Amino acid sequence: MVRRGLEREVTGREILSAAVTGARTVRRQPAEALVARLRGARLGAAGRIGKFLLLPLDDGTEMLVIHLRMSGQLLLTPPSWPVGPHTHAVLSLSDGRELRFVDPRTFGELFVAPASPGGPGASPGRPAALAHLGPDPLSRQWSAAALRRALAGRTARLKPLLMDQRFVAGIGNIYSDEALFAARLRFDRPAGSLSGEEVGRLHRAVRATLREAVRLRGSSLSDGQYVDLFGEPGGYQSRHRVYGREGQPCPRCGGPVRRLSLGGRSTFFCETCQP
DNA sequence: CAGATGCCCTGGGCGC
DNA sequence: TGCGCCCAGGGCATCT
Repeated sequence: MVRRGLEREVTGREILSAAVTGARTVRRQPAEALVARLRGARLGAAGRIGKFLLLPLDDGTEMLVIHLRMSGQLLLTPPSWPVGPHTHAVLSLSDGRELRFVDPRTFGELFVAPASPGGPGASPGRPAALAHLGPDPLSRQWSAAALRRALAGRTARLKPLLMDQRFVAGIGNIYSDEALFAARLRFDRPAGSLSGEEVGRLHRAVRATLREAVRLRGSSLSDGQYVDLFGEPGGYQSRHRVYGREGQPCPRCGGPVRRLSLGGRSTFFCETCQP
């Protein structure tokens, strides 16, 4: 969603100037170093690894890495638009527009990292800072067979494992609950206890859930934090079957959707349909 | 190692 | 209306 917008809108643009005003927005390097590196750089086609956005700079040996975390937004605006509150970074582009990083909770960050040259164990292009991230669940390498091998013998519960970015990259609280509902699996099943048939259901459910969410441009909750480059909300929230629906009828059996706290995060599920 | 907890922050919603 | 709580698409450090 955001990556697609970036690829469509900013590929090939030059950064005429960059400004960072947020004190916490650039924390892996001096903000001045990032600003200096971005000035004059030409942007390549946007990539994504898990929840990290990657914007290649110039020849691609370095990239601007962006993580929006909980409340970050990237907005593409005319420079004349009023700069909203919590705007922590602004890139002025050669097409006359501005790419603005807005983040009320300041959990998000930007940094510039060298792309790894590739080689054994490292996919080319992936910055070393992101080496810990697991496979993308929509990639070919994340097959049902690979998932079965990865789950075998694990005692961890399904939901925390799905949300572990080292295990598989890109699944957060909403989509783990939705995928587990679609797979008819309880969030606290020990990962290694799944039958082959159940692994197949989980694999299909994760991929179908993420594909549909991307197709509908993501989930915007009532706080309106997630929006696309032009400030438009996503449409997947209306398709949530359990997330944020405590007490409402389960779309499969009609029983009440349950909510509990797991590791400090809300978990939504149906006791009947997710045994 | 798995798991729980706390923390980084601001803002919106709700109950009183 | 105002205040205090609880909650929020994430990730990391630190404990047990």
